[in-house]
Amino acid sequence: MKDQFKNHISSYVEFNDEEIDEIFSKLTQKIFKKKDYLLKEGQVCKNNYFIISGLVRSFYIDNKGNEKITQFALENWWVTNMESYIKSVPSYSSIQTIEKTTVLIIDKEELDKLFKTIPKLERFFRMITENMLIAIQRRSDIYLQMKSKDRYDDLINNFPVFAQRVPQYMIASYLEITPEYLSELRRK
Amino acid sequence: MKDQFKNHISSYVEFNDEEIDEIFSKLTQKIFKKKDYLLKEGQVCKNNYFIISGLVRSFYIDNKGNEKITQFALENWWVTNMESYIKSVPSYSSIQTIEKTTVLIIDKEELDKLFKTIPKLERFFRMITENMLIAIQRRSDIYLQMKSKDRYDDLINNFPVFAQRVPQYMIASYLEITPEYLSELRRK
DNA sequence: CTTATTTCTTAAGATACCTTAATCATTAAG
DNA sequence: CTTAATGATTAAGGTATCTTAAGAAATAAG
Repeated sequence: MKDQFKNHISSYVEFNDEEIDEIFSKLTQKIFKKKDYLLKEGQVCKNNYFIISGLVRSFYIDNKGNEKITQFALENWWVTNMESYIKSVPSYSSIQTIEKTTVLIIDKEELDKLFKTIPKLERFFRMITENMLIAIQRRSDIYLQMKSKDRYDDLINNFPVFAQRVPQYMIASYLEITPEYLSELRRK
Repeated sequence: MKDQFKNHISSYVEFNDEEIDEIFSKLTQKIFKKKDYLLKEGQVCKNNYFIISGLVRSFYIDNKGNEKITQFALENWWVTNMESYIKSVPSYSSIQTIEKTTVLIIDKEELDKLFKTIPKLERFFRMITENMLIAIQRRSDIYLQMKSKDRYDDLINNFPVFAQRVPQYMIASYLEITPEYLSELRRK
């Protein structure tokens, strides 16, 4: 588990063993059961979560009372509500597990302290953030103009694992279509 | 103009005068005429642009040959194609001025060097990137589920300046609707 | 001022996607 | 094993938005 984390951050920035140890000492491991919440709407998100194993979703409740899934995240991904985490404001979205999930938790205050003792870590998180931005930008740019069918095909091609591990109606929510219509699309 | 830049970065991280001078010495000022390109599709984007005055748009050409506007940017905003800039791959989008625009240009290689001599600058760009991420995430999360009319109202309320300085058909493109339909919505 | 170019509006018919509601299939619980 | 709960499909009718095409209005160019 420590190896998994070490491999992950080392793929972006090189750290020596002491640095790894120091960073690792600030992390807390936690296991969430299926359907547990890492973050609930209305809370201020004080943590960034690194997923060791399992699968989670971010979602919010729209003005009609429907859940809107905005993100899935699995092994080796970081997940948080960026706006809540950065600005220390209540989160409009929740983060909930879809499967039993093991995470490493870093507290924002601890991380900010670490940035001062290990400046390279700041680089790591800048890079992670840039990559998130790229991914979200692509989704945002392209998904809005795509027809539902194309979004579905795109998802299936790029993340086949989701189709296997996530219920259809959640996929539909993520693609911004009704489960009924997704069902119709799949028939074709 | 130097003051404008100094005020901007100082609102995130404090720099002393020597630091400001060093950063500023790496910036190039450039004036683009209306409809000039800061970046053309297919090029690798090697710069990050800070807008002193004016207005630009990012857009790409979809598979039907239509321009899709994904972003506007004006005074005191940073603009680049993040994916192209970070990964040094050809950009799928272009950046073009809508008005005569003055920018400060920072070259990626120069910036990476500066990160080493002025580590605080890395913090500044991490923060900028986080804020971009938050903004794009909000747009991405919420716009996809909104009806066109709501997206339009949202834009007008939050960025009235765009309605004044950007042609209607570009607003339509940004909102992912046809100019004809936007026209119909406005009638109401 | 006059013409050309760009931008905006209107309307009719077509299509993508939604709503509701009912039924079927699968998994979890007693 | 039986029932309850959850997830997936099907169908009918409705609405949002697009397509095409044409003309009006505004701005730029000669």
